Amino acid sequence: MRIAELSRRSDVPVPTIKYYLREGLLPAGERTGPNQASYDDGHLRRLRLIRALIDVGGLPVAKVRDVLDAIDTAADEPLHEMLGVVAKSIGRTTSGEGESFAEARATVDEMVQRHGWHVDQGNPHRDELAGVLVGLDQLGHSELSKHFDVYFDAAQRIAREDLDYVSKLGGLEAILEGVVIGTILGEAAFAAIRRMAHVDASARLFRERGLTQ
Amino acid sequence: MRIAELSRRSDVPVPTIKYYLREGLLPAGERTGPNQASYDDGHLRRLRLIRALIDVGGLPVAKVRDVLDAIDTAADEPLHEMLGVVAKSIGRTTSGEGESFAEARATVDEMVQRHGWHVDQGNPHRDELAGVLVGLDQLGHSELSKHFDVYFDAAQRIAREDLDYVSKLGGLEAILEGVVIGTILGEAAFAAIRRMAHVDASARLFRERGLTQ
DNA sequence: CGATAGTAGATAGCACCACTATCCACACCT
DNA sequence: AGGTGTGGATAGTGGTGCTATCTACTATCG
Repeated sequence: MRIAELSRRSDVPVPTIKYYLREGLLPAGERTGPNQASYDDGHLRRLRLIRALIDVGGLPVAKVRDVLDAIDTAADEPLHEMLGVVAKSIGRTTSGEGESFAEARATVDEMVQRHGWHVDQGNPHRDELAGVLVGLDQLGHSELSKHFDVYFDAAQRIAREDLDYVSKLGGLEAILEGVVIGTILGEAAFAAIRRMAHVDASARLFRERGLTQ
Repeated sequence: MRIAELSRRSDVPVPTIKYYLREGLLPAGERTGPNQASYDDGHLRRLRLIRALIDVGGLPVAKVRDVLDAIDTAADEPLHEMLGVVAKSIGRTTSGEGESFAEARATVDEMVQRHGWHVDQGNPHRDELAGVLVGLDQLGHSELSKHFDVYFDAAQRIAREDLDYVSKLGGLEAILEGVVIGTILGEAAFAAIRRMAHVDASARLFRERGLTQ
């Protein structure tokens, strides 16, 4: 198909598709002439993934490129490392520094250790969590992190469920794509669900308690 | 204290503080002269909250203002509605339209119903979740949403834990602030933890499975 | 065949966001 | 008295995510 059809089927304007091509989010079409190229269903699929990551996941364009690059390069890695490669590409680079950060980072390491998780030291999510801990500390809410064991257990249950789904997909490429979708869209979904749970829980708590202060 | 000290103690540049004042994120200091004002610990606290929401939570400035406004106005509401007001202010306005969205929205309503949650129809998180469902559907991963019951259960457990923490804080203002912090920073924390859980789970799954495929 | 529409590729422009810089008249401090 | 700081106003900056325009060419249709 040509670019106009790709645009119509993906509901992405032609100039935007060209922009994604320039930015390396979308691979070039197969050249059929000096100023002609044709695109296939792979392009359409990739384009829909891009839009989902941007619109639903809220990822910036540069991060989307990183994630897609990770999908494409991870296929050469051994299977048990592929997902790590993709997972790492998703994390946002929290620039941690200072004494309080190092302390928070140690707390994170201890938490991971305690739950017996296999997460390598260079994993960016450790630093990300440490960043949150620093923030909580500065707000005088470091106590909240004591409740994180519940978060770990919940996350573990969810992760098993996600992996269960993903591992049933056929083919490497599909699994990798599934991991990205499960991670990013799953995160957006869980965030919305969690906020609803907050509303429900507070309604429950304060209704039975009455309107006492 | 004066603005220089506020800047030093919060580690936010003076021009940025002035910007937040202009944007209504931070209330004006108490005037002591035509071009003099003094700020107190409340301002410092508020400023730290602003930075945490922006840096850790990744919220845009406009959303931070909404959330802070919600904290300030919710204090006049009955307790069981306050948290709803705050919770609503956090959601991002997903502009849902079209047939597929309506269908997704109905699925969401059914899920909420099934779990017996009290979440009012106008709650923006319903639409947000519906938006994710639409995205999943377009990517051919609508099956993933069948696993969301696990998400609901996990979210419920986490919400109970969060509310347990928050309800022990003294004073209305502190509770409202705690809800915001718990929601936003808690979300960032959980996202990091969940991603680590993914890495751990995939390492586990594919290691025991071996390098098949 | 020619008119019209579409195409790849390049360059420039635009709106928004989150600051950042500069300037002013005045105030504080020593 | 004078150097630094202040509130308030206005303008500028760098980054992001497109969007518009242009050129030289190609496809398609009557």
